[in-house]
Amino acid sequence: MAKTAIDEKQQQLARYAKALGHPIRVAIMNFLAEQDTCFFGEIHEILPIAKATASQHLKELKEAGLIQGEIVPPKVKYCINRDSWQEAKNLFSEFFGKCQCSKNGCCE
Amino acid sequence: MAKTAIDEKQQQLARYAKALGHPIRVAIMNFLAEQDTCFFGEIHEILPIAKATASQHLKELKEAGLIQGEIVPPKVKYCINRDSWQEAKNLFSEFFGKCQCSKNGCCE
DNA sequence: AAATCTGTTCGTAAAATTACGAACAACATT
DNA sequence: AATGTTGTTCGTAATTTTACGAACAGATTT
Repeated sequence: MAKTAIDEKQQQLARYAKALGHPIRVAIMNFLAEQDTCFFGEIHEILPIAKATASQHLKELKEAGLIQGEIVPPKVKYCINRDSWQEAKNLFSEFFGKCQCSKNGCCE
Repeated sequence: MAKTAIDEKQQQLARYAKALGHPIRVAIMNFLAEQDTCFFGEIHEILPIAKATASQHLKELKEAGLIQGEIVPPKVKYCINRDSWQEAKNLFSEFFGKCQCSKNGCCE
């Protein structure tokens, strides 16, 4: 009954996954990924939700580390956080590399 | 003010991400990925949570499509769902391929 | 048939998530 | 100084998530 502690990698992967676990936030990330400029207003413009809600979603993405905000008065510029993006990319890549289903008798 | 509808791909990515948005569920997927046999009992054994909670997490992973369960009386055998796993892998891969941060003036 | 093993479902409670309008703060313009 | 623009924060409400023990159901063993 050796209860495996959840390790830091799993925690971090879950944190990123949770941040991406809402369609609006995925849409935001997709939008940021293909933009050079990325002010709040432009982001809000493409989203079918209220300003306050958009701000809230951006806050969560920021807290997960996936994006960062910069104040450029009187606007706010958002962008993808390179380092975290890379880390998330690596974590997910490793994660999905773990199951070679074809050689796994369990998946059939 | 063209409100971009959230498309099906974003929805599906978010669905998978949400399912992976909890450390316990990441641990379950990791465990399943490296096992040939995968009965409920073995899964529960490695998790620091109650039986009922483990069952609940498995149910969510199943509803997201990431795993499937098979009754092998008197046990229940769980395994990764190959097709969904591959779909998720592809969706995340495409997603993380979207930002070439180095060429993006926004991320600096 | 009674007891056992296996895992799900039920009922419940606490906490977190999602969404909105209104109020607010910071800065620029008039 | 008054006004306008931009985006966050506040307060609130409805829903969902997470977790647990207890009760249950299916199958096997005694």
